[in-house]
Amino acid sequence: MNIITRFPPSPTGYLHIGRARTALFNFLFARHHGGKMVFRIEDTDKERSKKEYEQDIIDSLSWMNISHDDGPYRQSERNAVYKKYIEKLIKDGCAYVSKEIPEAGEEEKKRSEVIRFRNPNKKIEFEDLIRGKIEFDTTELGDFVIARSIDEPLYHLTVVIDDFEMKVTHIIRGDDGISNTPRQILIQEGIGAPRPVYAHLPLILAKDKSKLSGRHGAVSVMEYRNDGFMPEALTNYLALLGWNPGTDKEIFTMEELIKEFSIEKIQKSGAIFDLEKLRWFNREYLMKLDDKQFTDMAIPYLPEWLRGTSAEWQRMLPLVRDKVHTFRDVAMLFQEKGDLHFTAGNPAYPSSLLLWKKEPDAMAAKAHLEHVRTLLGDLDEASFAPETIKDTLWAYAEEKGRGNVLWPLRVALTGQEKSPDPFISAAILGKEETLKRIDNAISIISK
RNA sequence: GGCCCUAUCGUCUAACGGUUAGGACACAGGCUUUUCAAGCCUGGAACCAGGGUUCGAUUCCCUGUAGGGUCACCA
Repeated sequence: MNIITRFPPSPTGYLHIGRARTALFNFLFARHHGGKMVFRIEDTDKERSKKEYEQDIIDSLSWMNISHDDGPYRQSERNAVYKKYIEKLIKDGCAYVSKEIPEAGEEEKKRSEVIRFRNPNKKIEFEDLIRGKIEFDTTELGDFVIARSIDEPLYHLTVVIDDFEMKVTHIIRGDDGISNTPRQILIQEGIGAPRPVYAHLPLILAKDKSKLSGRHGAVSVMEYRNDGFMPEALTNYLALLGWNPGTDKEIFTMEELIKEFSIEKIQKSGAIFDLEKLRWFNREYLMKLDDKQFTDMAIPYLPEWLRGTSAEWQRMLPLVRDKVHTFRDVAMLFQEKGDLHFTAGNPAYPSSLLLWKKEPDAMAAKAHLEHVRTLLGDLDEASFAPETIKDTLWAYAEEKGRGNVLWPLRVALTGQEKSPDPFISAAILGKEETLKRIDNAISIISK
């Protein structure tokens, strides 16, 4: 059997991670079985659909490397198709034009005439790949509306027609679609379409266990991109939310996911989205980058005001890689309390900070700084790198006590309680600035 | 409220009747160390409750409880 799945977003909002995961699962399932995924934009609601959202959805999927094999189709361009089916449904007696009697207090928007499906009022039973047998009594649905008019079809109708015409074999969608299923099966039977296989995914939940939505903070894929996450990390994390390979392996490339994916391993219950774990995944992927890749990818996240020359960053950023989980974290390093804030300008700090807590001797600290200054002054500009600087100072630091020498130096250079080590800090500042700051510290401590 | 779905550490999960209930994130402690991270090591932490079925239930069944989803002329 040739498997065809589909991803049918409606462009009424930015693509959020829940829908992105649904797209991912449809994609993985199709690819795993050598099938295809249809991409269809459900924009029958002209009021709420926007081109901007449509573009966001396309860009988000492309960023995550989730591709389709058919489409994109736009329902707004397929009215002739739907019209044909509506006419046939009416002719066959499965649907009818209904005169609506406006009830007191009802919305004014409502039409006086709509098209309703003639509900056979029977029990529907279907087999869900994830949940097993599910039963509904459709009587409670009544004769539901399938179109506002012959030219204005509604969701349930268009979905069923399109899935049929696009030969969709497997419908993998969110849990919240379960209650739509009986209605859609009824329409399928009305138009004589075969029943596809259903698989309802557990929802992605917010911390409070409710359905994840905009009010829970960052939910759109693009927000995660803007926050400095790598698409591989997001994809990997999302794949493991509600699915597992049955082994302890957690890091997967897209190829590996396609190879390992199976619907039987999908979880039944909802999963809470955990930003901390996503950050952990992102760090794992960050570590796989080489220095140049890391820097090139991080630079766009730096605020305009602190972007220096590319060469400067190529030199600096690799030195602080192990301090971050995301590219946004890199930018954070330069802010007020960040580890690299000292690069912004001459730091101000109380002279007492220069003293090492285990041996707070001002005279000794001054002497150490003076000696370090001499040693570093002898280094030439070109060899002012962390390793060389360390080699130059290490013997002296060992002799006098590492904390006694290195703590004052680090504070002299950064003025911060937390920062990279003094060798890295000196290398970042460069020889001239390093000596300047040491001189400054010596004068402060002398007062 | 009706209908539907779900239930293992705080979180994501493994277990397909017999295990000291495993792993990961997070957390705690330790090591390393000039600070902060990172890294390494160690540790605490779970089968929703009650009935069955069975020699034996986390696992199968029922009930309860809890949580969630859905009830449009939106998708």
